[in-house]
Amino acid sequence: MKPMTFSEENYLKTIYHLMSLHPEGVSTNSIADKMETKASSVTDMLKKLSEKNLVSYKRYQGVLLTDSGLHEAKMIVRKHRLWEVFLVEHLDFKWDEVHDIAEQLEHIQSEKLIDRLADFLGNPTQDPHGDPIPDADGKIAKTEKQLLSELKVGEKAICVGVKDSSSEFLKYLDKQQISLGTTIEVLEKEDFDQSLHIRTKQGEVVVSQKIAGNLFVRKG
Amino acid sequence: MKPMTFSEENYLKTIYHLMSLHPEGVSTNSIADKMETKASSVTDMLKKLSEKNLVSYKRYQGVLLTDSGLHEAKMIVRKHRLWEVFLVEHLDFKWDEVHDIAEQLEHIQSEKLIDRLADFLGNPTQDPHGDPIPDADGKIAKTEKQLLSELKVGEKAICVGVKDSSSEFLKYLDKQQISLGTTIEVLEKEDFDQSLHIRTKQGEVVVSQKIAGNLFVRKG
DNA sequence: ATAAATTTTTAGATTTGTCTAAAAATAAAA
DNA sequence: TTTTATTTTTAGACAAATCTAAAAATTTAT
Ligand SMILES: [Mn+2]
Ligand SMILES: [Mn+2]
Ligand SMILES: [Mn+2]
Ligand SMILES: [Mn+2]
Repeated sequence: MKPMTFSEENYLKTIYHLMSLHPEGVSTNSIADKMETKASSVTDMLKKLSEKNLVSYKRYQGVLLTDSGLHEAKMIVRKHRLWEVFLVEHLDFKWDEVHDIAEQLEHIQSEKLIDRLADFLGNPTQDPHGDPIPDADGKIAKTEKQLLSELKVGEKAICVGVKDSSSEFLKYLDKQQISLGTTIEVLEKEDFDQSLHIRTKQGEVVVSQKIAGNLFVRKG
Repeated sequence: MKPMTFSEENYLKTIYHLMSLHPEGVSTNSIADKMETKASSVTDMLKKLSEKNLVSYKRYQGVLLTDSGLHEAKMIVRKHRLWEVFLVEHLDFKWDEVHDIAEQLEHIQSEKLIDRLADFLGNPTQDPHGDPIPDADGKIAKTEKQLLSELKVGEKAICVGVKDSSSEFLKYLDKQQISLGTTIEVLEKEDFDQSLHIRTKQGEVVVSQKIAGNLFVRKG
């Protein structure tokens, strides 16, 4: 695989993420929305990526990654998440500060670098937000997890990830002293707005349906 | 300072390096040579950098960095050299492998990242090739050093840097078991070709004038 | 000082990635 | 099944960075 431009890499990564929501095909507009660009620009790039056999594209039909496109996308995600681990574990960044820097670092081209970095970090399988890190072959360790909002009253679980990893949400969790590994018990669910009363090591708090719908937990 | 493109940054860095050889003004052609591009492209970029007050440029007159251009250039060099330290000290890269990767990493934009990285590395003042690392204010610790070729017969010195840091030269030094910190004693100088007989911890070797002219030492 | 050689700049073209506006295809509604 | 609305693609323009070829300025040599 010859070197790709930043732009090509960003498109592949975006298509990869959108494919997990729409495995049957990713629409031009959804790509444009996510990348904050115009549909016409997307069409141009899809032709280019198709030419390079990174996506399978037929006009008006939506797009899917080919095997080689999928592998490239995973390698970009791998780099992104490994760098996030590095920033948090070794440079004392907080989990809400690392994404934008990783957006840059994910484009650094060097197999040796990323393999050495992975070794240095102890070959982690999760990033600071609980997202899985593909290995050098693209294999991804699956972990069972569900949304906090899916728990029933009385159930206990451990926080293992976030669905929304925006800085705003992460800072909210910090304020509530909820982080990966935090044990959460569902005490009560309000029928009116689906808000949850939960108990953490820190005490009892109420979280909205929106919060509970963006926090991944594993029953323990 | 608003964000610069990679290209702008590379021009600034090149001008910075060339200014140490030609403090009176850097020629268009010398920039083109070093960057392996065309003089006409250089002229275009000089106009752009001049517009941004990063260089002082008058046509046909050569170019110099302004104060703000100098500072920007030093920050890029700082990033380059800090990343080289990271790669060698923490990811087990050899000193001949780090330059190309640092060429990419030097463009990552984040003050916080580079300050944290410097702290993580223990705020080093030298990179793996013995080159000085500017601090966050652009200050550079001067160290007295001279070329091995300038030593007289009988003098002893410590290897403290390389003038040429090409992979080829660095690998040659590895083969001769010469690295930063190696003590060198000049045993004899051939009048015919200026080659030197030197003694290192490893024994006695002969090095050409070209080698001796690319190795910095400090008399100890 | 004039001519020749070199350096530098301009003029115009190219590539990449983007945009707007309009046309074409598809999907939804009546 | 037409009509209407939405999505997607095309056509054409633009900015950034590059290139080639030619013109202009400077330097060197005669
Ligand atoms: Mn991220
Ligand atoms: Mn992440
Ligand atoms: Mn270097
Ligand atoms: Mn170096």
